[in-house]
Amino acid sequence: MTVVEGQHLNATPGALTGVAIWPDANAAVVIAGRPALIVPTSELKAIEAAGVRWVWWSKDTAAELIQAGIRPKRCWDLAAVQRLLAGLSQADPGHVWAVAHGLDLESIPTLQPVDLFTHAVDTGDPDNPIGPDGHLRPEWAEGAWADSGDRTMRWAELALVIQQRQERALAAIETEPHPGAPRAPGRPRETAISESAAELICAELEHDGLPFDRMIGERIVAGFVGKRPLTADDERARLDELDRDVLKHLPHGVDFDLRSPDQVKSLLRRVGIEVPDTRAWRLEGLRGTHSIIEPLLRWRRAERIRTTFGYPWIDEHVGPDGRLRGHWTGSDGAAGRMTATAGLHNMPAEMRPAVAAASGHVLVRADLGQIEPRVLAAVSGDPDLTRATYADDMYLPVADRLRVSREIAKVAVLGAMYGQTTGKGAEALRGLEREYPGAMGYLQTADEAAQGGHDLRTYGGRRIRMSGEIDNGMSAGDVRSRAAARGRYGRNAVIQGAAAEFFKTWAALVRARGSALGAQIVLCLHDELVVQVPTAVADEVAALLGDCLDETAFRWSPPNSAPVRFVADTSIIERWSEAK
DNA sequence: GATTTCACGTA
DNA sequence: CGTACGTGAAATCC
Repeated sequence: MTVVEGQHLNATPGALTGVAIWPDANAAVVIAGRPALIVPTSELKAIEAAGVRWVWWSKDTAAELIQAGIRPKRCWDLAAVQRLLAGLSQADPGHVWAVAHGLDLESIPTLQPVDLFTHAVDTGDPDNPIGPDGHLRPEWAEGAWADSGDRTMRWAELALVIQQRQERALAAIETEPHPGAPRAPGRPRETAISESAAELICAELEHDGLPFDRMIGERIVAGFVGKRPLTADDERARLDELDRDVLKHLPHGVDFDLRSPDQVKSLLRRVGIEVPDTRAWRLEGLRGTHSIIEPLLRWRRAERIRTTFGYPWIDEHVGPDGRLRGHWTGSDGAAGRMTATAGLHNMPAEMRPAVAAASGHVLVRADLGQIEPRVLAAVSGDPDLTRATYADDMYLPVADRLRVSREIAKVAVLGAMYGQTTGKGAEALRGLEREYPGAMGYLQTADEAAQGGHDLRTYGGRRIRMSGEIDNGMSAGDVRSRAAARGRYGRNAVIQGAAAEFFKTWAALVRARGSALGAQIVLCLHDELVVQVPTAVADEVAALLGDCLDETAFRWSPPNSAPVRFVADTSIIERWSEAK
């Protein structure tokens, strides 16, 4: 193996460049159309500076580049593009290879431990990454490519092979039949690139974390559950105290475990309240009927903080550098939203004061306004709904047109996107169908396709698999309700999914344009972006967020049709709680 | 010990 | 009979 050092690779901007990083400070690099090379990771900086588009198997490589001090500008993430194209949750190398080559996913080989009853079968040359069945060898898929420089180079070359196949598959979906939508997906290659960029953002979010003021965080927790207990006895005493604040509203000697929903139900029955469940929204309605309701609700809130967002949570997820870290995925679940662990996506509003910019910095945050109905206008191309997006509050023109109140119009539009068929919105729904046939037709088509078990594609090109479970052994009623549920799922997935893709395109632009200003994306929350920036450039970054939004909207609008207007509410703040 | 149910936070 | 997600504790299953 020859390590090439200090050589001018003459990479050109945008050149597709396969990369696999070897865990010894060397990396395999292959610029499309040239022989593969082993270079020291230090050399990767020069290649990055040339502006190549890195092609890698997964965001693990992004993490390694970040570790090496490189913040890649352009990338192609095979796993992310695979999820987009195929709509599968599995995007490990074995699946990526099989999908790219049209192989049966059921026959993907896995590493089998050799025991007394099985013998290792000789399947040919282990240095060939591809087995006789055409699949990637499982040991290669599991990381055996890192065993030698030659293998690592081969691994980087394979990444480029798959990238070419993904490229062709993306081009093909623009012309494939698309029963789930009256319109073909728009610009799937651009979506592939922004989905890849989202993986990069995830790798950075994992590395950089969310700035979190531990002192403030602990003070907030203390406000709910008291000071940090120092001993187990201490903690037990404190728990009893919290419980007593509720139980003292009961007759003497009566004891229930407040942590058990069943026992809470019994407790309520004891004081003459009969409920089917003890969920907070139901208890809200019983406020004032008995003195125990109020303290019980307060107890629930404190218990939530104590168990999920308490001292152990802070200890586990906030580093010594004052950053809250979790694992991020760029596209997960049904519709391809970003997900995060460590409670980053469901932190109670009360905790938000603890999310605070580092000194010398501020947070610039922006959330997209009425993103889903605006996305509906864009993906359906409905000209009248598009016109409504020119209003800051697009429910107002819709209400005018339907001759109903704003509230009714809003419920009807949301109901149409989520599949609600009852309630106040139901009547206005007929008005929507009359006045916005393009948008409602789009949703209806998705609903019907999903009910029929046909896969859908979002406007960005993401495949939404509906050919999953089959309703065998169900009663006729169950079959109907399952079909209706599938319909709602499909309706929602084409909107939520497209909104997620739109968001990621926006975020990717903000990352690209903001890096020169020292802007760092620290949180992505479905329709909200939080960026930490040096105080001096706050206004500039705030304006940038708006510019990037306009550009995303422009890129999304089909040729020869009016662009949909997207709006964001932007603020420059010290801590997250100051928003709005 | 693993899986399901309930509950609840966010969008 | 609105959707999605992650988390934690109790209840239940095996």
